[in-house]
Amino acid sequence: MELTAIKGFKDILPDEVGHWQRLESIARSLLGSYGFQEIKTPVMEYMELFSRGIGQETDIVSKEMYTLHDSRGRGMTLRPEATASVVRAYVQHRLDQKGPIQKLFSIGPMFRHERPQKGRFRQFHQINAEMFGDAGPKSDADIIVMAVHLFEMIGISDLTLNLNSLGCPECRPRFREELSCYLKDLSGSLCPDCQRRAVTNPLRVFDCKVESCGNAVINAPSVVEFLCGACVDHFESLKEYLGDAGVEFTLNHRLVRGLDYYNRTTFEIQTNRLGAQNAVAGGGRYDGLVRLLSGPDQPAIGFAVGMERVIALLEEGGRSETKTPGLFIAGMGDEAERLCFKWAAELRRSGIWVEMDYAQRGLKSQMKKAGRIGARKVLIIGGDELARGKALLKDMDAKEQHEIEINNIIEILKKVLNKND
RNA sequence: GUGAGUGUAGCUCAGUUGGCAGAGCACUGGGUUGUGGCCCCAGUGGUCGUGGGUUCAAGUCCCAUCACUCACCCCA
Repeated sequence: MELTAIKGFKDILPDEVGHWQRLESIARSLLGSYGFQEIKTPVMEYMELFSRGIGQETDIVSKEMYTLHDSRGRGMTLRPEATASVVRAYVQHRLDQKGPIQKLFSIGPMFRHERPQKGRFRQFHQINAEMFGDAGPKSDADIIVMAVHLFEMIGISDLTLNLNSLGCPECRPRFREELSCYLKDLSGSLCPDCQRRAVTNPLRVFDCKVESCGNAVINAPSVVEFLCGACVDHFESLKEYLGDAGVEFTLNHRLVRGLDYYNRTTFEIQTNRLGAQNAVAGGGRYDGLVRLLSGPDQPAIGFAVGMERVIALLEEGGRSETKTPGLFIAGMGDEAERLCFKWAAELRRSGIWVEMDYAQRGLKSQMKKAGRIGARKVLIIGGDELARGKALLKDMDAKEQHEIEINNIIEILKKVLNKND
């Protein structure tokens, strides 16, 4: 095979597109009920947006971005995530002036140059929600409840909500320093990766799956011990709101997220059914990002849902329902076929799904085709019927057929076919 | 970037100690003139991922290479 899709880029074929449509439609309607409005931003942005927004040191920016250069040599990057773009649009169009709270969502493809594996692709799709303008715990809770609600609506259970607080610029540096010291003492028992992390980003050691590192970190200082009073209050209050909403969560002090901009609340919705990629949604608070991107000092919180991962879970439950044509028209003979073609066009104008054969074939083969594609009714007309001013309408399930008048056939068919839908 | 596994028909896969490339599903046609699903018969469809090597002979053995998959890493 010489012409294939790019590695890590996938076709979504007709058989699976039903799940995508359902997911998007549920998301649009549910997020709408929480007051979120859709925003569509370009898939490409100037490179600096991501290097500033996501963090120069992150894996995403340092080695996973698809960047090309315009004629003047300016870097343009296929977005690796949506938040930076949405923040940019929020700042550029001064959306903060439209009202104190802005709730935005977007759906679309993201691009990261990673090695593909189960649940991980180079082009993948996210549903992304962001709320700007509120710093309090109620907005955290609202966002998280909405995320959980979304999965309920989609019909996916046995997910767990992991929750953590990373602290704020007041308290995180103290924790980071303490942790770094702690890790320095036992760097001998850490894997090579973690020895590096201990210096560059000590929080990430919590994420390591190597057993010895996990053990080394068991008695490490925990973020929560270092949270400042304001962060503790925020976190406690969030937990109360979640309790009120009946949302169960697991405290996970090791939940450290990869993007630099998070502060305070972080959360992840996880499954154990997807191999190594266990997060189906993840997000958190990023109060400093808007200002970092030259905007007003507005707090924000958001999350992203990995659509491929959600759909992988849906596919375990089987294929989505496929729709079937309402009517198949089987005509025999030139005159009848021309009439049929005309009728098909008229019926389709009123929204009825009509199929017919494109070659001039016998009735048997047309019936076969009608049966295979699942047509619920078949209109049969040939020379005999034409001469008598009648046509045959067959119900495929009931295996019954009766004659109808050609005179006002369109009206009759519309009436019969709309009744079924 | 690192490691492991897998590449045979559109799909799922057989293929013996090297000896004429197969099955099921799908698709097309037929099983008396114009009635589908089930059944029966037939047909279409393959550079056995690619390139070398060993051999009288390679889908099968050896080397290389590419692709895919999974895992590390990272994340949705």
